[in-house]
Amino acid sequence: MTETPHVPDFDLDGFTPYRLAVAAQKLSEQLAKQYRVKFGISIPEWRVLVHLSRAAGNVAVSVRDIEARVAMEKSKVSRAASRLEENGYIKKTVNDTDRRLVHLSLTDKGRALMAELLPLAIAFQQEIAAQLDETMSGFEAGLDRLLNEDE
Amino acid sequence: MTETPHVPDFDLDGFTPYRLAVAAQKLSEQLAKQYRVKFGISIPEWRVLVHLSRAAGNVAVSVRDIEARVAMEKSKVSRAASRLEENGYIKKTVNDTDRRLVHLSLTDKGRALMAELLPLAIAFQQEIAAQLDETMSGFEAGLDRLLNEDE
DNA sequence: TTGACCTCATTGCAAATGCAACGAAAATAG
DNA sequence: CTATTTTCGTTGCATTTGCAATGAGGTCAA
Repeated sequence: MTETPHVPDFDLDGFTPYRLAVAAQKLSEQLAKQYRVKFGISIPEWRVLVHLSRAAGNVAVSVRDIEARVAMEKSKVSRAASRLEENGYIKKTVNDTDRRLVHLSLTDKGRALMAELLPLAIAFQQEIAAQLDETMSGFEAGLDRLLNEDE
Repeated sequence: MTETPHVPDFDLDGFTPYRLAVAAQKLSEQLAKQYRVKFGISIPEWRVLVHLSRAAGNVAVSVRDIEARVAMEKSKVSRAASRLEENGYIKKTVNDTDRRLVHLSLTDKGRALMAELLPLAIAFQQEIAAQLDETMSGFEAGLDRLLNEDE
């Protein structure tokens, strides 16, 4: 006897994409806030930095590499890299063997920044692990499924 | 013997906030694409619609209610609602007892839209459930933890 | 070697976003 | 009853975003 005739019942709170989006936003904001206020770094910048720091072993890292690895549009990567370069955290050099590629690498200042940032991230990860507690492994297993399933 | 002295090891792929963000983006885009191309509806608009459709039992729903329930800024809600009104999916009426409040409700056209949209969402949820399979309950349990933990 | 395609990164532009400020209305204090 | 404070929704503005277009460089075939 409601006035919604053909509309199926649907509960947003039980809708996995929605739950996931809200949880992701919550965690991202919590962490992003920390490095935004302390270092003026945005999320795209953070992702670029982390990837560069990971690749410090020194595989050449191009914008395209990061785009693929880090799930961000190339224009986003490009702009983040430009801001980071302006602030002296990374430098861009043209790859000699293929001059279309821009090789990105951390400067000393960038490495110093990461030495401060990464412990924050590690601590945050531990908080999350504590929060998830015994649900952690199941949660991560599900996440793996969602991330690896192609398409 | 690497050239990164004080920088801790850190693997972005093992970082839960990152994994969560990527998974959320992936799922959201998959679904959003469907109703964007078919109906020209954006994610914020979708969320408003779903909430209105849920509340169809007819609790008065204001912008503020949706802001709180749906994890979106009020300006985002407000603009989504305006677009929906322009397109005839919802109507806004001033609440008589408190004239600051704007009461949002689905029009017939809006209900007809939801009758088409919701089955898509339900089917998508089933796909996800199939993908998660036996990891589903563990995954959702973890998600609950992350969503409910206050601050 | 030349010309037709492809790839990489940047940029222009329109749209979306976050935040602060605003005006209107209600609640509260005095 | 007036004055202050709070709440609600919208809007202005600067920034960010996504997408398409661009230009520069590379590849490949004829």
